[in-house]
Amino acid sequence: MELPIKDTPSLALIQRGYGGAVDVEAISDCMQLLRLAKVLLGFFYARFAEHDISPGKYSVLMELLAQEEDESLSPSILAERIGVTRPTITGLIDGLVRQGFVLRRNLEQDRRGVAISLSDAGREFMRSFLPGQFDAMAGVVSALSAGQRQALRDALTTLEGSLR
Amino acid sequence: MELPIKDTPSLALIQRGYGGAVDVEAISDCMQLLRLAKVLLGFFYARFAEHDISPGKYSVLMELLAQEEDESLSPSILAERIGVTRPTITGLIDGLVRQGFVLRRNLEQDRRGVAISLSDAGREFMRSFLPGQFDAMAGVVSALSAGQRQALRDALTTLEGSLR
DNA sequence: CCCTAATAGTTAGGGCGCTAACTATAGCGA
DNA sequence: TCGCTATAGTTAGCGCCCTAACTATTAGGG
Repeated sequence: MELPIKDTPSLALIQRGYGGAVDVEAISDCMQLLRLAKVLLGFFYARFAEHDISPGKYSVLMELLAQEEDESLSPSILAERIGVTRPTITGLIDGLVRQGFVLRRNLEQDRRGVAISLSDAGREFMRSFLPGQFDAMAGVVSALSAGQRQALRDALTTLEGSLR
Repeated sequence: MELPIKDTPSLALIQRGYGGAVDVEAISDCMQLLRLAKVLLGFFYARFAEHDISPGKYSVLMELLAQEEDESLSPSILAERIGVTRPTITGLIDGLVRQGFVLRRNLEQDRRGVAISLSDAGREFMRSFLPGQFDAMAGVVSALSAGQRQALRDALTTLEGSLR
């Protein structure tokens, strides 16, 4: 999964009269946010691709790993926790089963459902993948000073509130 | 196009020993950035979907609108400017032609190529769509103070530099 | 002039997201 | 006990991203 990250020529079009009177500086700030959003997601998507997983598969593996070892989750619960639809979760599980990372078992007490759990191979994959992933996550903000990080937290909290 | 925006249980897994010794606060900061990235992109993707376009189609329309009215662009140039591959641009143009927003003409001087330009309907669509789009973009940062915006600019510049 | 390499764009197929519709099963009320 | 509603998961098809491979055309060198 890749995200096109180039800027659109918004500022040039504003200068040519599209959009009426707008706060050009605010638009610039928004473009910088959008660009950072795409770069950041792209950075992690590229890491996932190197390990032959996708963002969706990563989320499934994380949710399953967070369970106790002998527990499973249903596709419906997984879909809800990850924020995708049930057809999508079926496809992600299909792929993870093919990769050998996940087991799909029929439920005895309710033949409509299936139980999804991590396989040993899946658990092992996550055990080896996660240290580098968490290092990469920690590394994202490591170039910022402590003051910048606090300022970023405050700003992002406000932004999230107004975008929801 | 939608992005699953739920958090993964990274902090819970770190507490259970996956990932070794990591800076938990840095990971939290990164998760907040990732969440904001998905919320922000999702916000604009939802706006595009309301107008029956996709992020990729929007980028195509923007690049074509930025041309002089009697100029066209080739699919290769469009793909390069937007940051997608040529098969992808073919599909986006197909869709925009179907929607009547774009014209695809054969080149007389080089029969390998085609010339892509905005149709009158496409120009009209953008003329009506862009004011709201620029307002929405300006609105994203409107809840921040001037100091917060400057701090955000500084932090995002540093982050972009370290992620590239 | 011919042949090879390069270019432009498309097609095929896959993965991942969706909606709509389907099949199979469970639950509940009359 | 039966019929209807609800639930679980899957399938079909579409759009958008990709890679690989293809067709058609152009350019250039021998």
